[in-house]
Order: sequence, then C-alpha cells, then structure tokens
Amino acid sequence: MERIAEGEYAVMEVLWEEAPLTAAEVADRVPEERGWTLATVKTMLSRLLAKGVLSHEEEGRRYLYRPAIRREDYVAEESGRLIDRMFGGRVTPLVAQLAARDKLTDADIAEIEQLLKDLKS
Amino acid sequence: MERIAEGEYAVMEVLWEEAPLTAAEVADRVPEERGWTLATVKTMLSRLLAKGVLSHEEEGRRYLYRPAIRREDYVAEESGRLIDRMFGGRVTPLVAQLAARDKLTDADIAEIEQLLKDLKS
DNA sequence: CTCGTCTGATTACACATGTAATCGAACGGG
DNA sequence: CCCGTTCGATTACATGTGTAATCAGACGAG
Repeated sequence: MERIAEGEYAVMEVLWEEAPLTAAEVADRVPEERGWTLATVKTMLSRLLAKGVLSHEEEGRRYLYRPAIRREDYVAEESGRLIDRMFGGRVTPLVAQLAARDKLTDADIAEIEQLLKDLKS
Repeated sequence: MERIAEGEYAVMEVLWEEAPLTAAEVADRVPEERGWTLATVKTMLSRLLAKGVLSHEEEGRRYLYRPAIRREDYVAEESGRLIDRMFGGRVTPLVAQLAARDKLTDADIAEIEQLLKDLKS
C-alpha cells in the first residue's frame, strides 16, 4: 500500500469520518489549525487519488471523493511499520516503553488487561 | 527534537549499538540490504550532525561520531507521535488494533499481562 | 448569448530525503 | 619531497511533500 504523508493523512481522516464529500466539503472539515486553502486541499486530493487510496465519482461537474482503503487497514500497516522499525517487530517492548514513559494510566492498564483476557477466551 | 528520516534512522541504530565510530566504521555496520556507499553514509552523518542528534569529536584527521540523544527518548517520541496521530493519543486502541491483526501471540499476551501486573505493584 | 464563478488539472516553488560524485586538504609510504 | 589515499565538506540531482496560484472548461444568472 502507498505511504500517506502526514498532511495527506489529515485529508483521509476527514473522509474516513464522512464520505463521499466534494473538495469544498473536505476543505471545510479539515482541522482549522492546518490553515489550508481550498487549493491546497485539492492538491492533497489529487495526490491521494494518484496513490490510489481515494476513489472519486463524478457528480455533475464535481467529484465526490471517498476512501478506497479502510482506516483500520492503513493504521495497522503504519503501526506495524513503526513497530518493525523501532521495536524489532515485537509489541511488548512498545507497551513497556509506553509504560515506562508514564503514558499508561491505571484505567489504560485495566482496559488492556480486560482486552487481553477477552482475547484468550 | 528533530525528526529523523527513515534512512537516517538506520545510521542512528548503528551508533546506538556501538559508539563512537568513524564514518567508515559506521558504513561497515549499516545493514547490507541498504546497499549504501561510504559517500551516502557520510551524507547521513552530516545531516544527523546538522540536526543535532549526533555529536562528533576529532580523532586526528577523522571524526568519531556518537549519538547525542538516547534511543529510548527518540523511540518514545516517535511512538507518541504515531499514537497521537492514529489513535487520538490513547494506547489501548493501539493494543486492540494489534490484537485484532493477530500480531499478538499467546506469549506476547502473557508477557504484557505480566508487565502490567508489575506496573501496578 | 455572455460573463463571472466554480471545478478539476496543471504548474510552481521551497525544503526534505535518498543516493551519490567530486573537491580540497592532510597524511603516510616511498 | 611527492603522490596516491582518505577525510570531511560541498555540490548534484531526482522524488516526495507542503503550500499554493493559475488555467481551461462548464454552468448558471442575466
């Protein structure tokens, strides 16, 4: 699967949230902080189309854009990439890392324990 | 902290493993698959120096390079970035994601459970 | 029919990255 | 003392990315 750049990812997020949308609608929904113009959003859409991660259908004179890949799939792939690169493909060190960094609250821990318990059954 | 590109990261790995090293030594230790020439490695070293994530000391006419940041710190930051971007800052969905993708073996599960148990005590 | 408007397409441009080659200085063998 | 070798530094160049402006064609208001 094609890599999606950080900025492009913001556009995907919008479309994973709601689709199909026109370019203008996507632009409206992109987080304010980006400060992107409509032109910028259109560039992103074109590039994402070229990468094959979006599809579009004509609606009159405009396009309606929608994701061509599932969010879960992309996220899984990206996560896997990071884990391979930084943790030699092993998940436990990642969890350990997060734990050591105090990134895990008690609630997180409880939740993960529950999750693991369900997994085993 | 400066971002480290994927290729540059390979060089950091070498130096986190063993330091200080000369450019030639680093090149020797970079994974074969990269197929990099010494020139390429030197470019990486320069860029990493510019980013401030490596330091160097002169040893005669050469430099000895060594990491200026700790691996754990960088890895923690990168992990955090991914988690923020893809999981809204929450770790549990990441674990859930990995679990759903069958990325967790029984041994992993046991290990993580043990880890969490230790955390609570 | 005509003209501004909206759309996607094309083009622009700077900086990052992958991947080097080359250059000038210094060292070391003869 | 000279020359090839070895360093880091500088330069090169294609591709990706952030961030747009502009252009050509279609559409809709008069």
